[in-house]
Amino acid sequence: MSLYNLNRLRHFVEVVESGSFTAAAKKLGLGKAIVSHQVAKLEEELGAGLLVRTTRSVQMTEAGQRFYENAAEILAQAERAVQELQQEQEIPSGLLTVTAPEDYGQCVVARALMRLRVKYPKIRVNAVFTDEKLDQLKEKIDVSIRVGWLEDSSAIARKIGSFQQYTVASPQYVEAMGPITTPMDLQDKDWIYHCKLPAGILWQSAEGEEVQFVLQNPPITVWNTLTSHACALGHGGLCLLPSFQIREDLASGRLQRVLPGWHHKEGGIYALFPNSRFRPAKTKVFVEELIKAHKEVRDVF
Amino acid sequence: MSLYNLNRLRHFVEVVESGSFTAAAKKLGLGKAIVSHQVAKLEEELGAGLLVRTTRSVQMTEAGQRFYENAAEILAQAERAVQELQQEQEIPSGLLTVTAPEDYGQCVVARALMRLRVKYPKIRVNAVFTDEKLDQLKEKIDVSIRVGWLEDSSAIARKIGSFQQYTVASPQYVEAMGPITTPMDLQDKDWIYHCKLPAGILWQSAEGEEVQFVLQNPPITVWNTLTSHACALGHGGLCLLPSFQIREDLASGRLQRVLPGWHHKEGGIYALFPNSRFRPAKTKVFVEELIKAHKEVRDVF
DNA sequence: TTGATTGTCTCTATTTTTCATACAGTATGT
DNA sequence: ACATACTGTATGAAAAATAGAGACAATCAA
Repeated sequence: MSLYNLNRLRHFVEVVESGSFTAAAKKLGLGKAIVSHQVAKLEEELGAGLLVRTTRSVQMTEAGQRFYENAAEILAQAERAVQELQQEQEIPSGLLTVTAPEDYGQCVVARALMRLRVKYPKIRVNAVFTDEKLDQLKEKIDVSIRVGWLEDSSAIARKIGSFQQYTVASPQYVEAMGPITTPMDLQDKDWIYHCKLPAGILWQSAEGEEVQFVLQNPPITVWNTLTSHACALGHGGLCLLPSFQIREDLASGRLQRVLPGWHHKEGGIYALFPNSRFRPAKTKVFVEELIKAHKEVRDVF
Repeated sequence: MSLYNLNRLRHFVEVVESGSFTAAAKKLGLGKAIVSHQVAKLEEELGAGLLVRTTRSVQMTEAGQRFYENAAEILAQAERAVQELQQEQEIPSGLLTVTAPEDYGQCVVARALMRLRVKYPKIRVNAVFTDEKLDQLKEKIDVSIRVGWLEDSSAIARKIGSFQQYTVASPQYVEAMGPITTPMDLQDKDWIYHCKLPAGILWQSAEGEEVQFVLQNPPITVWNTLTSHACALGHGGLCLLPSFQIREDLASGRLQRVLPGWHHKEGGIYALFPNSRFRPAKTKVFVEELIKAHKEVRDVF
């Protein structure tokens, strides 16, 4: 097909509407030579005369008349298409699909999403809180939240924040254990073990001391942190849980930290995006909201 | 506005429909590098990601999905506009406005136009037979027929054919005149003078002899050849008339040539077109038809 | 692992677009 | 009739966009 340059169309339409090449050129901010040349080229492409020029005036041919209407319509439609797109770019809207691990999803992401809905009602939310790893493309996921430590991934990541891990237990269980002074005292206690995490537990004191031991035959094995949490609340024993998950339990006293002088490895929260050159507005505003929500639950104790 | 290249749109749409850059490039007959580059440029222009690429597959973003529909529509419309135009270019149609002098119009052009209508029913005809000179642009005249000798004009001319001028009179008048042997014998006869033509009459013999005289106080002055014709038929006197006008009269004997051994200056029939780079089909076929019609009336005697 | 396929990148050649200037024809006002 | 102002066009150089060939990294299937 011959027609491919919308600017030519624009020039032609402008000439028709202005009634003169010079006026059109002025309006378009171009030299009149260009407009003349472009319209001539358009005619050549189309193999038909559109305008009849004399040195003093411009008139449309019959073909030009008919083509003008089409041309104007095409331009209008093109403009509409672009505007529609850019409006979407500015006003966050559309379906936002977010995945996150179950625990972090429930504790933080859900709140961020609900606030987002209040701010931007045109965003529809699809929250997939699961510990499974989904196909970002197939499920059309806009943002994947990863908690912990990133493996390599082709996707682009943005750090949302960090979290601490705390060794906690219910007050009852702590009392039953009796006094504890060093991590090694905990080695043979009742650990609630999250099987997807490494069995080795690393302790770091404020002074830089390091102690590590590996859980041998933990009496309770669970498959996700929500279960760990439930077991700990049920006085099942010791449990390593992320700070964001136990914020309220620590505040209310339903759980308490064991050996608060010792810390575990800090983890990160990351947002992963599909590998696209541009990030839609809905994604941007969600990430901002998530960062805000995360700050509220960070490092409670 | 940013969007201006329809080829980009075409590439994008093709990628979406093929589901792959490589397939799209193949279909478009281009290198995949170009397609990739063009689509990237389109995204840049729009400030929005349209496609999410991985090394193995291409997926549309939400924005891309929506834009795709608009893009496809725009392309379809552009194609339609071009086709419509080019079809018009091939199948003669539309309003054909023709001007011609009254006499030639009635004698030749009308016939050509009527034949044209039979051949190409989609042509509508606007026949303006008048001796006035009209504004070609203002009246949207596609073809102006000029009879005689061209003055300068910015319009483009095409010669349709030529015609002779004959000095004629009715048989009665010729008989009344008595025997005539040389042009000078006619100088003081009753001339029917067409005031828009020069008063000087030039005679050329077959042997190359030239005689010229100027009409002094012609007894009958008329303003157009149709009147001349009528006066001649009414035995008013001698009259210089174009061949196409008196073809039938000569055949039927109602008029007859005077001094057929002497000739007058040959005239031409010209078609003038508006100064347009391209000539619509309707114009082309009309000119052909007119040439054919003219041949039939040319140089009867 | 290899081999095939994907999309992208780089470099170069070609085409297109733009600009500034000069030009020719025509209407207008004196 | 004349100059003036205005029209659209032609020309040639500079800038930009487009096209093509080959190499590259990433992925999937065997």
